[in-house]
Amino acid sequence: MLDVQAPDAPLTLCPNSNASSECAHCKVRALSVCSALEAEELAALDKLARHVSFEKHQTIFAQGEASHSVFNITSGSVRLFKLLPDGRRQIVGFALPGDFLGLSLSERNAFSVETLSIASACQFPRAAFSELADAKPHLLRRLYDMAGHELSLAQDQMVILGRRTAEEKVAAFLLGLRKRWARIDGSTVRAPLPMSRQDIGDFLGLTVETVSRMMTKLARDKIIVIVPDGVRLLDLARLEALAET
Amino acid sequence: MLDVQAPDAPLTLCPNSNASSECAHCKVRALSVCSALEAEELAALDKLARHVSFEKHQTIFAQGEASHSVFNITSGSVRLFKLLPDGRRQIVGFALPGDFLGLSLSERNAFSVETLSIASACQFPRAAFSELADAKPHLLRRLYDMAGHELSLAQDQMVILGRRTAEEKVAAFLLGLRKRWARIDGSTVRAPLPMSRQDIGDFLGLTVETVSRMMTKLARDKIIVIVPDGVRLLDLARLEALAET
DNA sequence: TCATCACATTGATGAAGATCAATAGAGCTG
DNA sequence: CAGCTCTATTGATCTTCATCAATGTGATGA
Repeated sequence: MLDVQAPDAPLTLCPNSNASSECAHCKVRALSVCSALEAEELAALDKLARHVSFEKHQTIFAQGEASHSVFNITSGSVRLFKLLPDGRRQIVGFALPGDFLGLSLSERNAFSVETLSIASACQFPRAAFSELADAKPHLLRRLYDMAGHELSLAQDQMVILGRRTAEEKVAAFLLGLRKRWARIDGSTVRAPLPMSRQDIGDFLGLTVETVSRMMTKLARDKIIVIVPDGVRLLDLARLEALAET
Repeated sequence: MLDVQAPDAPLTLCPNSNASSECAHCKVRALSVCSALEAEELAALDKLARHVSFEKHQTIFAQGEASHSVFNITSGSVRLFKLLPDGRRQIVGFALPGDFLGLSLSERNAFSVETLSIASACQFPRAAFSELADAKPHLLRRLYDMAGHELSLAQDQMVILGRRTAEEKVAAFLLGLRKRWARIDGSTVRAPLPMSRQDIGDFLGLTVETVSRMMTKLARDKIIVIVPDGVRLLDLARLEALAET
């Protein structure tokens, strides 16, 4: 089995995180892979966990590297992206608190992960995690369901990338993000945007300039208000009309 | 538990498919969800299976409908697609022999599936299949791994849709398809194209005309040859250079 | 064999969004 | 608070691909 491999220079490392207090007090447990597990399974998972923290814009792991760990984000947010040799970048997702990184347990990372803000995560050795999944069917089932859900989101994103206009892309992005924040902090009209316009562009297959123009247009049309670090969604009905499935 | 719900008007229905001969002789077993299962698990799966056949361009199931069954394609090929209210279409994938439909076991179908040719499949009642997965950890693990693989393919497709030019899209599509055919029939330079140019366009986020122009260009550049019902890949190196990750 | 029909190809034009360029803020640091 | 840097916004122009339109081709069937 592989050793636990710490990602580059985490700010803090809590070797005693296997104390059951960690999981028991975890704010994102209800949202995470750990939800719907029995006490004994949770304890086994807890034993593998190591709590790590990251600075803003730190790399958690890189595309192509051997994959040693899987992670559960506990605070902050991160971008998942793939790079082409010539530098073009496609962001394949953003992970928020409660999100799990490591659904496709391959030998090598299929994408890179970088923090958007300071962030923290539960880290698990990949091999041990995989073995635990085999030993605990509830965990495996949970992982399978999460993978199915992710797959469904990825297919939605394909529609956005392949068949929507720039304005529709931005509208769908804002709605999708708000929906995810709602699960976490219950906010209804606020959508914090921890990522840059460039990040949004690389997620939606647009340039920074086009993202900026579309945001301005939505604001001019009184559908959103641009506020520091995010937007407020003023007119959900019209936003949904733009983004409708 | 839900009844087995046959898709609309399958051409043939073999109620005796639970005879173990079916699975034992299945040509695509090595490629399918059924691979890497123990004899007892395979037998349990076999009991649920029903072999069904479809005509060309028949709907197997439709987006938004309640999902009653999951399928394993045994011959022919199908398109998986999502429709927007105004008729725009995004094909989220093509399934070839051995491919499994039903990785995200949600209540309603997230997309429609139609055959591209005459095709046949193993049909399983969704609820019973889900229960079997819970009872047979090997099956569940297999499903989880397949879901992870699909997720990874979906992320590759996001890069193609979001950050590649028309020519690169077509090159990547042809290479990807050839790779999948190679697993099935071992062909190395032939890539049968059971789908129309329109289908390819709706998969790549292009119009029919652009797909046609790019195919012509690749043929003019002696990278491919267009043959009836498919293409031959003449210059894999240059094709890979266009499609490189 | 020819008519029909669906699909593919090719050409001409147009529009959405990319690119190039300049300016404006916002956050840091000395 | 001035100066610096990084990001966002806005404007002008250009390119790629979409759209509109015509023609070609291969399969089917009378």
